[in-house]
Amino acid sequence: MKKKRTTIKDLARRLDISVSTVSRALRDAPDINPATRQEVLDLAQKLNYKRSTLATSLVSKRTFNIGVIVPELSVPFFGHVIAGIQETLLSKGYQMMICQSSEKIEQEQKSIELLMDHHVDGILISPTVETNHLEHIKMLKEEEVPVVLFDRTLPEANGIFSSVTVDDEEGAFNATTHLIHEGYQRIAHISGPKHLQITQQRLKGYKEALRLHNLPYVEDWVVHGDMHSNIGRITQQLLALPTPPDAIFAINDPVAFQVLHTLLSMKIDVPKEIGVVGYTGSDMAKLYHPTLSTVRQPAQSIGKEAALLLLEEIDSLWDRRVEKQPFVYRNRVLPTELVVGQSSRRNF
Amino acid sequence: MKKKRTTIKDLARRLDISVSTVSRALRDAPDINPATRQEVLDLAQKLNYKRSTLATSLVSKRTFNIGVIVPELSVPFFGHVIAGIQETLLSKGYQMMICQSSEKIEQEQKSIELLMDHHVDGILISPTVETNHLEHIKMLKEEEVPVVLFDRTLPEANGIFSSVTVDDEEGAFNATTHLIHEGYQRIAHISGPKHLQITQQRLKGYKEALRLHNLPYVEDWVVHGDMHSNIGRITQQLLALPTPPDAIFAINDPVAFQVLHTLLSMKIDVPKEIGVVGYTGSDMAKLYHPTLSTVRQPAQSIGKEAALLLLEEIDSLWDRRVEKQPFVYRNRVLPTELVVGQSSRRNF
DNA sequence: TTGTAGGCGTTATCAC
DNA sequence: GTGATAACGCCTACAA
Repeated sequence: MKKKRTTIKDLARRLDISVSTVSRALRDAPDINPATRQEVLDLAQKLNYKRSTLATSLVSKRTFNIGVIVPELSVPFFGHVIAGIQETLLSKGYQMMICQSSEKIEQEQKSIELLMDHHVDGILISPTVETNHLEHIKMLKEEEVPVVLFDRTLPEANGIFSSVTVDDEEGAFNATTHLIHEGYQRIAHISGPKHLQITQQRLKGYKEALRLHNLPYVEDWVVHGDMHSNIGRITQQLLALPTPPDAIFAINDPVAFQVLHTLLSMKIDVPKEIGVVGYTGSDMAKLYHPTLSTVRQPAQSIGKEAALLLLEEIDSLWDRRVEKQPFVYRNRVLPTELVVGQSSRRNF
Repeated sequence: MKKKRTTIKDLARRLDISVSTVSRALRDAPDINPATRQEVLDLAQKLNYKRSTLATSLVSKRTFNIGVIVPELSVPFFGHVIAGIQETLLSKGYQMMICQSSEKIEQEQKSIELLMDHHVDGILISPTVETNHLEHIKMLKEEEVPVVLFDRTLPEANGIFSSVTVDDEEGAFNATTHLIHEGYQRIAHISGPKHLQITQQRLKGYKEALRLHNLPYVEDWVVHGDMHSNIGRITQQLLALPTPPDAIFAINDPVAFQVLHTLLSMKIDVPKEIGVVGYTGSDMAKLYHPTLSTVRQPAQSIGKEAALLLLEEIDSLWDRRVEKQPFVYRNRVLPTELVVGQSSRRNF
């Protein structure tokens, strides 16, 4: 029922030449008379011809669509990443289909199938907090669909999937060291799900900083949360400890904001009584009062790099048809930047 | 180069029946023997057959893809809206392609063309702050591509496009009235781009509240911004006025947070000295300190409703082929809810 | 109920 | 250089 667009057939008829010639002209094939080529192009322009991506895809098997799966669409960080992805993809002639897993592995699973049904040429995934295995993602490999993980990943993904992350350990190390330098002695860490690599790495950086400064690692001061709920309660529990911490390093900014809110509501002075550092580098960090110290992740760049890796992998998949050499997976690790705000400066 | 999936031909061959029979079985057409139908279904299941959406779309002219264009992906509000859209679309078998216009009309334009190239069945748009006309969007009408505007719209869209918005005027009225009831007398309004309907409606509600309470409308207290930059400066200018306001009603939460940040940095007591109310109902509102009073917009519902309207329009477009009755555009206006936080309660 | 034939819009492989 | 012709995977009359 759609108004039908002009097709190469139309062009062929009007120019009284064959469709194959038109087709050649339209994708400037080598063997074509420049004159006829121009004729075709002109008419195409005039009739507002647009190549049907559908038909092209049907025969070529490529859709130039790539799928993106994020845990939460409403988290600004992912918004920035997606913006980066989008930019890169567009410049290369790709479009993206986005799915939200809502931090549920089941939904992640479904999304993958959905994207497959829509013939995406590749998929970018940031696993959910529930995702403690990669079976459903490995399936994609079997279907020869390139995959790149971003931001979050699992240790077992190593050597199987390309990925783009930040140097989580270093970032955490810097954040913790900063707190120590500011004079905080009892630094707690509100961590994330244990199986996620970012959790492990950040915890590692945190520990390393303590070790290097001869501060004890206190089990009670390290709590694993789900990055979302109950942060208020967790914070209160930390404060209720026999020896409560005098600083809190949160796994990310959303958690940090909840911590701040809880502390300030209890009329605890931040940063005098308790220092706080987050991780993300969200826009709100510099708008909060006090401004939040945070380890800035280059969200946009993460998106760009991930998209680039994926496209390279896709290209290699298509060119490689003859010389079947195995693809080399790459793990791009981007640097972070500690942005010191007021929430961690005792002399504020 | 992709590992080829099984097709209806494969099924037909293995079952030694014709492809049309297989095709019929697969989309449970009426005229088919239940027995053979089952056979086909079983084999399909066994061979992991998946219908090619590409081929189907090519012949049916429907892709079951719908395009979404938002000003900014990294704004949580839009993230929530998109989540709502996604949910509705998925349940109806649709997928979505997202584009970010980055608040630039040119990018909006490009996105539209891009989505068209990808044969989307319809488009959901929230115009940019720059969008002061709808020519490029009207073009879609000519191509018979249904469009629904959400959140933001222009007065001239009336009667041409369906839309889903909130009762902006009422929300603004409530916010302003609330401030008045709390004892604020000199209420400023940081507004948005003049041509946007939300700007006009919220301004209207603000004015109405003042009028109803016999408060004067002071031109100097109403400033038009672009919803993003320079809010700090605007705030300071307001405070520097001969008669500075004692409350600020911001057009949305992002702006309100900038206002809060500016005020608190100047050691101005909120809400004692100056009250603040935002508009959006963002998650951060209840995490800020003081918590931000805000007019809550049901983001998720906006997305759902917009998607529903669009799908209805699409359906009607396809069923209507015979009886060509004009489509009735609808403007769904959702209610808002004033969420009172600490930023506007003098007795806090 | 089932099969045949033609078509959706492009591309690719042949001849000419 | 150009033009038939056969795919791509599926749908839809029209016959049988």
